[in-house]
Amino acid sequence: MPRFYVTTPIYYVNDAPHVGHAYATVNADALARWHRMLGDDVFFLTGTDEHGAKVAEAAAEHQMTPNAWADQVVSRFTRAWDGLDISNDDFIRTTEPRHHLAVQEFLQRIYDNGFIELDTYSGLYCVSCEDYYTEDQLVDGNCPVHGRPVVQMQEDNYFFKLSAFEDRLIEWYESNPDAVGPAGKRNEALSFIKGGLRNISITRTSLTWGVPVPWDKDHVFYVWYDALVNYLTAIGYGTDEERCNAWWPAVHHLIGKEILRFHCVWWPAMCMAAGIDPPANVFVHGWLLVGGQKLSKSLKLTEIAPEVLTEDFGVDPIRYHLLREVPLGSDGEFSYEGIVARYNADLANNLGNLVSRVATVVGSKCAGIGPAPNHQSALADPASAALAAAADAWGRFAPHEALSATWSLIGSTNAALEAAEPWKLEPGPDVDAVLGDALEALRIVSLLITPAMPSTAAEIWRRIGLSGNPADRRIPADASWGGYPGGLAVEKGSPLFPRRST
RNA sequence: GGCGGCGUAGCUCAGUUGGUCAGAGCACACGGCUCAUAAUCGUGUUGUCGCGGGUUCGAGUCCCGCCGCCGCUACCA
Repeated sequence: MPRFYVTTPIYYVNDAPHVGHAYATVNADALARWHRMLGDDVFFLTGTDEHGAKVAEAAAEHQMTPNAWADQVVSRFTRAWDGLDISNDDFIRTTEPRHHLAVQEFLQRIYDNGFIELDTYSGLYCVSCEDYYTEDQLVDGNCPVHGRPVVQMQEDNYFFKLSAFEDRLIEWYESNPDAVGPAGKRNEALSFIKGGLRNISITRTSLTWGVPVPWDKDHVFYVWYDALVNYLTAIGYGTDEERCNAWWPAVHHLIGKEILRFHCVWWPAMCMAAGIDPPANVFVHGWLLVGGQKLSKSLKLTEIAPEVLTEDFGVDPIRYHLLREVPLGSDGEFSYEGIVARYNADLANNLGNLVSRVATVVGSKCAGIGPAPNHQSALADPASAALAAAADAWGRFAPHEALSATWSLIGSTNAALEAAEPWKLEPGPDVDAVLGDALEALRIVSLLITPAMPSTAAEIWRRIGLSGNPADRRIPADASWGGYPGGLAVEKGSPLFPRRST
């Protein structure tokens, strides 16, 4: 059985979940759901990153222990994901014992392999970023991202000998052209590597809120270096070799472009240093922009909490919008107006209305019993084309194309109804043929939208009289033309997506 | 500064290796229909494909220059 291991970044707990987090997580979720329908053995991982100075500082400000602070923020993430129907198979927290064990095992191995050495580091540090800056990067002497003062830091650190992996990384990139996508991001990473790599500091003595360095009690690992290892922790690295080997390295890391360097340079090198293969695939998504600016708390644009949107529009419409509006890999505008426009056009007018009109005519012309489809239907080709295009698109991490292809079938079905005008015909074989085809198209549409809108898909499935859940069907076998049996009671129901006026 | 990318209808964008490539969706207009959530179906308008040269029988599609916009440029983590 093919395996599909997909990860989101683990989210830093100093920030409440917002649309940017939801974007990455919903995309990973839809991919996971698609692959489950393909029959793959799927492992979908998300979680939280809980170490580092920023968390310790935030906890202190609230007179809480870092652990208690993290617990509180983590619960907001888990609730947010429940609220978005996220189907993750595991939720990892970097403060868990299993993660400490994996990190220590992983980095001890790198140390033993001779790729970690002690050195002195000094630099200008922004606590908010968990990052160092050079003087010319500063804006008015402050952090360019947060606008906050930076601190001069100097300490003895252990350094990872990243420079030793320059050639191996280049070779890896050149022999694995699909390892990082989209191509533009791959080139960005590769050119960065070709520009020369320097060793990187991976431990801290200035704080204790982190994973202890096993060979030196005075140090904890720098937050980024423990965070990346989560992808291995969750599949049993260091404790369950068989399981780990089953899932690694065939992983798909879905990440945002702001953490490209960590995932496309540091992480593969760390894996090499530890003696394991680098991740098979890193897919880099873009940013959702509000008024052209990144969603970021310091820019005060994170007031867009996922739950506010789902309460307003519903869970599936928001999932749909996140998947459909912007090609994964590109930046895109995210706006209320944009959501309303797409909601009305795609969900209310096209899909929702199609379900309504079909159910109504089945009610009036077929006594509410759905007829079987015609095997020679003119909709058979559009249906198989939509299936093929969707499958291809999901395989390329292009949910927006998969959904676009699915909507072309919805359009063909609306047009077919218009051409046949079954509402004008007397009940009989002609009417049955038209409506059977429409019901079959809706059945296939239900399957194709399941990764994006699982609840809606199940509801359409139910309304047209089918039992079970479309998520349990198999693609492509169950999505080929002719699967609707006919003779099932079709329910009218209320509008799936009431049209929005604003 | 260096490297990379982008600039195509009002909006968002598709446009492989040069020859129906001037397109799609939305918006808009007109027409049809009235089963449906004033939904749907059909037809259509708008573009000097950033600007200027060049290569070619022929260039959004290749080359040069220019203008505008954007990304990356860790650093002795």
